[in-house]
Amino acid sequence: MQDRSSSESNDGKTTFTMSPESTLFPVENYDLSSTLASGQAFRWRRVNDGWEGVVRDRWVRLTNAGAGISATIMAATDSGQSSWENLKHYLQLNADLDQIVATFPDDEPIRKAVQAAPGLRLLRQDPWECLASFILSSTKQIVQIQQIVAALCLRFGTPVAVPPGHAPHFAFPSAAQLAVCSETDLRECKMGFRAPYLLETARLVAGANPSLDSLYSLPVDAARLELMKFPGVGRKIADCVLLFAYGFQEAFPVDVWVIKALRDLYFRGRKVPLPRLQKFSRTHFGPNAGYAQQYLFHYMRTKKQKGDTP
DNA sequence: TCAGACCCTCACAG
DNA sequence: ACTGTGAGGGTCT
Repeated sequence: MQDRSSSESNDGKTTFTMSPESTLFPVENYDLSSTLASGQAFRWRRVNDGWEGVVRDRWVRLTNAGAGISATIMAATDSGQSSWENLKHYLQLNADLDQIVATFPDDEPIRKAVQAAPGLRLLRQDPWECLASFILSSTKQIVQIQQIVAALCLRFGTPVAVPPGHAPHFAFPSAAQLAVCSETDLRECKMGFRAPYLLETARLVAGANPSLDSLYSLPVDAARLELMKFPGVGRKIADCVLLFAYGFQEAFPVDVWVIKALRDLYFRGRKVPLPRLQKFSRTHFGPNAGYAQQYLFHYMRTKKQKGDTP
């Protein structure tokens, strides 16, 4: 005898009616292009004059409108409201950018970096997606990270509803979904030597060992130590997750671009040991150092594209 | 503290 | 067109 009493309801998946809903967020000084394409998140694609991606389990389209940000999501009839709240939180629409920038040191480099990308914001991402994405980021170009993440979502993520005529989209695969994969499965997403790191981390997270939610309530240094226990997660990736997912705005990820920015702009191009740079970043940039880091990162990258002057 | 290894892909020479 | 070469939001040993 088979017990099928609880499994007859359409594969256990409850289906809601999904339909696109739009709204206008009245927000000033929010530049979607520099924010969504600045290497903090890897799932946004420019489509025509807007940006399309997936936040949690929702397809989202965003465009900069005159009076703010125009947003369209696929909303379920019963939970549309919480989806909008999720999106607002993800975009950090309540952050007061002027106030944040006002806490930066009053020096020439950071002024120029802010001027180069006014309206660049920090997102507040899901910890697991952020952690997994940055494990995949080591010694990879941003374009390649996007490709790996896209392959991972396509292969292991749950499909999400999209408006008629749109290409399929997928949620970022959960830790549990990846934990049951083999290393070979993951390597087929072209992540190379990062595969065992991601797999082991997925298993630890799926087993809540530790639970990623528990890090919200820790001091930043303790949370960083927890993150660095995951294989493939060193200081830099831990700082990315602290900043982009947990909202520790003093976290200051130091990567090759930021090293170059600090050396060129603050140390006259001299070679400075990494620990010294980290100490400098902690003391110099203030309580929102992470925002400053993102401006410097974006500044160095876009400056290079416009023509190198060594 | 310091190399070297680690997978793989893309851009760019030649 | 084809092949060679270097480097890319690091981490581990």
